[in-house]
Amino acid sequence: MADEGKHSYRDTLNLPETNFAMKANLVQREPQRRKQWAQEKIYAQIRAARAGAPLYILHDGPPYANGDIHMGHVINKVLKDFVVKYRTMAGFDAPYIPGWDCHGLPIESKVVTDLGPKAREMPKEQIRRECMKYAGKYVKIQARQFQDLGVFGAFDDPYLTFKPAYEAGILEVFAHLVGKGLVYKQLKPIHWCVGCETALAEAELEYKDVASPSIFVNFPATDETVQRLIELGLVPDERARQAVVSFMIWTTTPWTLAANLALAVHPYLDYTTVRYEKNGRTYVSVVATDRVQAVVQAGKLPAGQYVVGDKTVRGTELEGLRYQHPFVENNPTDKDAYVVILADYVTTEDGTGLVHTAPGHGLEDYLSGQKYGLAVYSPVQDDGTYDDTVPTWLRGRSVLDVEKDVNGWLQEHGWLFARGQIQHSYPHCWRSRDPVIFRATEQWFIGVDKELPDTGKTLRQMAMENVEQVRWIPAWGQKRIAGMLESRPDWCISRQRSWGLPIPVFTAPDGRTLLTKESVLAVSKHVAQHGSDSWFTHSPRQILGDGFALPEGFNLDELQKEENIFDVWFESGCSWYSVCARREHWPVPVDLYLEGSDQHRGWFQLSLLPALGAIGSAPFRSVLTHGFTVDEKGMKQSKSLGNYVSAQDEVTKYGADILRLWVASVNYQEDVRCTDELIGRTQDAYRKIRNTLRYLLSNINDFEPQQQAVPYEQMFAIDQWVMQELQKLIAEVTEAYDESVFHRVFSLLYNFCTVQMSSIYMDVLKDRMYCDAADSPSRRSGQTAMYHVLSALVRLLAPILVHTMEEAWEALIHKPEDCPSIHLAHMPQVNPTLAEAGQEAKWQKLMSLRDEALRVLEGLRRDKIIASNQEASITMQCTPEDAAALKEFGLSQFAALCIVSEAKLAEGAAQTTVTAGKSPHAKCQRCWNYWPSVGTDPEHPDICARCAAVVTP
RNA sequence: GGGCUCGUAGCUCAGUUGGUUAGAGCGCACGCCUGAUAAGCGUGAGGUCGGUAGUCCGAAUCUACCCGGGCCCA
Repeated sequence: MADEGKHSYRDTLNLPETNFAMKANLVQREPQRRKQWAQEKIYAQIRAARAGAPLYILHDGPPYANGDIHMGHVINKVLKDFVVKYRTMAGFDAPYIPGWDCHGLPIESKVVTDLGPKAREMPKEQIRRECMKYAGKYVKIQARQFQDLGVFGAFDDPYLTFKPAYEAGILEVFAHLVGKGLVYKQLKPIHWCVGCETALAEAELEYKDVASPSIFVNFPATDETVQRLIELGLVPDERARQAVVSFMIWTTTPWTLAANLALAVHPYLDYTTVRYEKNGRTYVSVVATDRVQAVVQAGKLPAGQYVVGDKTVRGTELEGLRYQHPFVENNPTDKDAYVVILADYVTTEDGTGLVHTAPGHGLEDYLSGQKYGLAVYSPVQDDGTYDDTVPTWLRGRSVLDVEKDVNGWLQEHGWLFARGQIQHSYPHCWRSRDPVIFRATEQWFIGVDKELPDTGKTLRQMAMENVEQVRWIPAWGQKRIAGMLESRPDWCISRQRSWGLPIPVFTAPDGRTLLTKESVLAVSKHVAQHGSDSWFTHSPRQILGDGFALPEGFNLDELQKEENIFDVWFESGCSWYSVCARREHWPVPVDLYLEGSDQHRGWFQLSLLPALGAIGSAPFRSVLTHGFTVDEKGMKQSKSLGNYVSAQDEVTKYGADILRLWVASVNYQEDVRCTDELIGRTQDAYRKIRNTLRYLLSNINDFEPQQQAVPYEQMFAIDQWVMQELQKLIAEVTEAYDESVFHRVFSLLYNFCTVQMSSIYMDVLKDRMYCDAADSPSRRSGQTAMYHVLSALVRLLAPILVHTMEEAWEALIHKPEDCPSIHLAHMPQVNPTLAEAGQEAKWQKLMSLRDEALRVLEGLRRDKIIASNQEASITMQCTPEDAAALKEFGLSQFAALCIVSEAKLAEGAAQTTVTAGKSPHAKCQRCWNYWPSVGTDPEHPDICARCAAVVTP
């Protein structure tokens, strides 16, 4: 049969062979590989192998130990693993200690909710035990899920913020801050449930639409202020004498009026007056010009019964003016009060354009109060009743049911302009369902504007300076964090919860607090041994120790322990100390922090401040941030929106290497579009890369580099070209890795596989590889190049395709380095002598001539003159310049480059063109070339001379 | 509402200091090969650069405004 003849030479060819399978089967094979790594203790091996090498520290930011990981975690952990694995292969000792944020409200809330009503009777220690169990459970789950992504690290000994050693570290940092006088106690308004008599966090609030009172109240101006208003032209002189001149405010919480200390106006809004008669009196009230109509409507003033002033002034003109409180006779605080202040949160959306300000009962009010040096006045007790500093008719009454009394009093005395109701969303306690109030309580703060004794600068100043020394990737991170540092208030570090590290404050019976560097260090020592639970189970004497030298006037046995815990941000903000400095003795600042861009406000800033306070330096040299996952339209992802991608599903569907390759392919600095389809498409790239490696592996199967490598000078020109392309690739990929531009790493490597390798080199090489004698110099030349390419590609890809490259490393018979795992190997280096210049233009010319030839051949194929290019003979009608290039390269080499059987040259054309036709020669049945030499060997009439020589023993 | 930030072919990315017909790979369409075969090769069609108005001899690249996203605040 004819077919038999066609295939009779197949056995004489050097066809590719490898046990590196074409089908990856990642989902099945990856877990086996991980198991093997675990058994071989790969992370420990790497540590041992790099011991003594220069350190590169990427310090892990702790995710919250709650729930399964999501795609955001995948991006974060995989990027970190790229860095760590690359630095390791670049020769650094790059340990990775994963950590978890274990304390905090979300866990406590979940645990308390799961426990149900019995939680209320449980002692704190017991709730804390449950919380620890819960956190521990999710640490295990997430650790498993992170490792399933191929991440290496000290997962058998991670850092957990509830471990005694970690907690002790936090307290040591805190001790430094206390010692430098940065820590202080002050009243601050927080959400408070009067039913539960407890502080609530934002997450414990439920917002419900309710009807609230809405009242407009006049605050009478002082005589001096009236004078000033006359001078400003707001109030005509003659009117002032016979009218009540006042500032009109609007509020939905009449009970807070008792704590009013100021009125806020917007600096750039216009203010004017409304004059009207009510109950036989004439009023002139200052309101924002844009609110006049709304005010008139609220007061139901008939047209013609009121007069709007013709003069307006800016809010800045009103700053510092004074008024009398409508029902509090004397300023109950020891600071200034009853003054007009400026605030840019004043709007014209509702109210009068003047905002009633009670620093003890609102967050904005509080911040304004701080700015103007007002007291944080909160005359409300734990149970929601007024204390004795308010007028007698309010004392002891609950703030939740004084609305009628307040309104009535204001009405009676002529200060109530209008009253109504308003529907709005108001916070309620998640447990009691009661409306929540804002109430000032004592909290602990770290002052950012207090001068440090050692530097003479404030934390804010130091932060602003240090931020310029840090390398931010991308660079705008600096602007972002600087903006936040510029305007941030003092850091409130206390929380009224159970699941956290107690703030080590003792109080004496007379109310004085004991908080010194020494006392904190003593507690730290105790916590290091017994854990923070002991704060609840041990006495102050046991905690501080019998020998503790108390300051004057304190008695060990009379001390009480405060029951505030630290803001969890303070805990994680000390990880640079607890983990890097204290546990590992690494030099701080460390090399890199790498997190999502939300951490500019969070972990980066809140690590920077404690570090500056404690050691006077930032904890990091560089900070890299990534964006967030969004859906295909660029919108944020959430389970409720239904555009959520489950990380678990993706891993089990495609395998970790696909996810990792996907992470490498996108620009993480921006938002990352993430859909199952997008991740699925990465499989195409993976297959191309895998097949490229497989082809290279299968063609050097019989190659022994030590004995059979061909020196560069003796290599075929196209093989030299590949060697040069490889040097470029190594240089560019290395640079991209160094700069952490992983999507460039990806595109460089992927394009190299696709273009240089698959579409050009490996195709061109087939004739030589398959048909030349196995041990011929021509074949060995190609194998030498392929070997170098392969050994470089495998290592360059290893930080990304961690499983697949380990598999390829295994399949590589002669490794460039004798190590059992590719993750112990070193990155390929550029060979400077090969990276010679001057070849680029030559190859660009040759490749463009090749492109032209291929286009012409495509025409022949379309006309059914040829099928494969090997059937063709091309003629290059060349310009003298192109002809010279071709002659220098060699026409037979050019034919090989185009994979045609013959290339001829015709010189002297004005413009280079290509003509082609079917080869006139016979087809060699072995190499399929149409060469003149076919049939010249009588022993083998159906093959060419080259093939005849090869098959002849 | 504020701070920071993003918007180039269906997708993922390039596009130095503004300068000839805006590039690559993938995908897609069409075709070839069957000695990388649940592979491989070739050819080709796709963007006027989120929009508008400016500056300039000339703008994806500079300015202003607008639209639509994201993160963090309010």
